[in-house]
Amino acid sequence: MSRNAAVADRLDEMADRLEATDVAYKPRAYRQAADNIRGHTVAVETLAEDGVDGVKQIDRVGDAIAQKVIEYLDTGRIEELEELREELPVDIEAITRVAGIGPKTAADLYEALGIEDLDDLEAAAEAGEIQTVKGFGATTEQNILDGIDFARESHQRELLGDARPLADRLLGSLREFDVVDAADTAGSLRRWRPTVGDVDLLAASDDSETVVEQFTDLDGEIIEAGTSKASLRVDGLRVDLRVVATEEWGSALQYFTGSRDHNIVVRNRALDTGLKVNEYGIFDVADVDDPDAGQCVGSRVAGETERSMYESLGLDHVPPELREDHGEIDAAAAGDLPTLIEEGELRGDLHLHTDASDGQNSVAELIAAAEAFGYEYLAVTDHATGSGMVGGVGVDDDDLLALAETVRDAARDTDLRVFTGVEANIGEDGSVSVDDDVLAELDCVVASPHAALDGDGTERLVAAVEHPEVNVLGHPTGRLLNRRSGLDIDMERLAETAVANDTALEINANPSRLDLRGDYVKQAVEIGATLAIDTDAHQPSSLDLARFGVHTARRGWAEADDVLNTRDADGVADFLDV
DNA sequence: GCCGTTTTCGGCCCGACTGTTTTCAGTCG
Repeated sequence: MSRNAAVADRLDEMADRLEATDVAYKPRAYRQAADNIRGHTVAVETLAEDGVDGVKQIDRVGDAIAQKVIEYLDTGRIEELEELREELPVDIEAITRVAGIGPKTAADLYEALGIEDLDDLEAAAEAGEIQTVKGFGATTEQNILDGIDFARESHQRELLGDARPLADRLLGSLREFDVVDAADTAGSLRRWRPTVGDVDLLAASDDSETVVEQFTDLDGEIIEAGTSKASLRVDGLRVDLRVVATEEWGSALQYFTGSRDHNIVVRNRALDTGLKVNEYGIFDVADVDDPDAGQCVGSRVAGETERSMYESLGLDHVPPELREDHGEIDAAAAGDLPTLIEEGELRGDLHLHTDASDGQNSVAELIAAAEAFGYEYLAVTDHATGSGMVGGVGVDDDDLLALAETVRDAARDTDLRVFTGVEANIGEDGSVSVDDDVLAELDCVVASPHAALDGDGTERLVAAVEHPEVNVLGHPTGRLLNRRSGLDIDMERLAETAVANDTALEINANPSRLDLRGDYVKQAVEIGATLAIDTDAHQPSSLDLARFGVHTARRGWAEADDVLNTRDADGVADFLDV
């Protein structure tokens, strides 16, 4: 298992502890390094094989942090972190999860009351001791009591699949307010990151106070509410709303969508041409003595629409999913941005389950659901037996052939093209868990890893991709968001093998997976691999989840032509060689 | 601690909100 996340957690803790002891600038450096390590597609332990210089390939990682990374990989500890822990023996990660408590407050509470963890904190608040500390009052004490249960429960980012439906519901309400001119998501939610820290919403209105008032009446518990922003807790998620003037809608949307790194590149590009970018617009400050004199100095050249923001900087409009500082600005300047695949361009689904294995519906019901969803074709790919299948879920070889017959029968009653198929298991040695003679009888063979999902999986997946009967590599890394990181893979090699063998690489749209992830998709697209966006649905309502796969593909710069199931049924049949 | 097509030293985003201040620090995004 890649240790990137573990390393990043240690560095984030370093940042908190340095901040608690009032060290300047270093905390930010550690946090940026941690973010980049967490998101890096290559395992740190692989980079560390080349020593400090290998680890330094990660952006914002220099000599000092690279050495600490190697120290951690070698010894399981970082000496400087251990010293900081001794200096402040506080579970700082837990305590700072309480809303309003940061590293410095945690340090203050330790100094004054010896508070080391959430239990200490709760006991002190209940005993009324917090408000006796200088700088703290009864309100803060109550806020701690109100926030402590939430802090105990939530220590992970939320799945996009949970946050997006909530956002859609709240957006629907916001847009019905008379005083609201426009409303949208912002932040990582709008970029369709697989997990989000909170739900960011933005509204345009010339009466922000009324919007905040009406919004805080909608639902949930108020965390804070001012004249232009409010925070709620709804269904266990934090929701942040900002309200901006209508003429600043585009600039605010651009600013609050981020990512931070993207915005830094945008801002620097603007500075080069005498423009200043902020959440209020783009301003020509070439003839201004002090561009930092205020928020809106100089003459305003853009801000009402997001498109105007990019265009006034000589850039094509950059879709939110691309705004990660992964080369999108250069591409936008050169007119080379991809025409991303859109929701609605999928014409079928090639990875679906019925009650023959662990799905909930019959073949006929699944076909009817796909037809109602507007699809032109589908593949019935129930689980085969084999490693990773527990409780008798999988279908054995003889029954697979019988199931295929059932599927062919059902297909006669529909206009949809229905492909027979299977989801076979990839063994630890790369073998496929169904007999070749049986696979040869089936139209669409998805092969997926279901067991032994840690360590380097490249050889194993390459072997499966090279199998002549395999058409689609299902959820390639086997990751489950917030639960397991899945297989490490050499994406370049895997994608090259997929191209050579006419095997599609799946983007599994299930919000718990989103596998392949966006940056792997980008590598696969650059190499020319064919993708398949599948829901892996086990019930008809899950067909709706396809949009999460589409946006993950967009995060990987994929165009419709890169995706197998944007083709018509004949095109897919050609690819499947049936 | 990191970084550099104006710098290997001298910068590092910044505004809203809160709670506690009698003018501001800490947190958050």
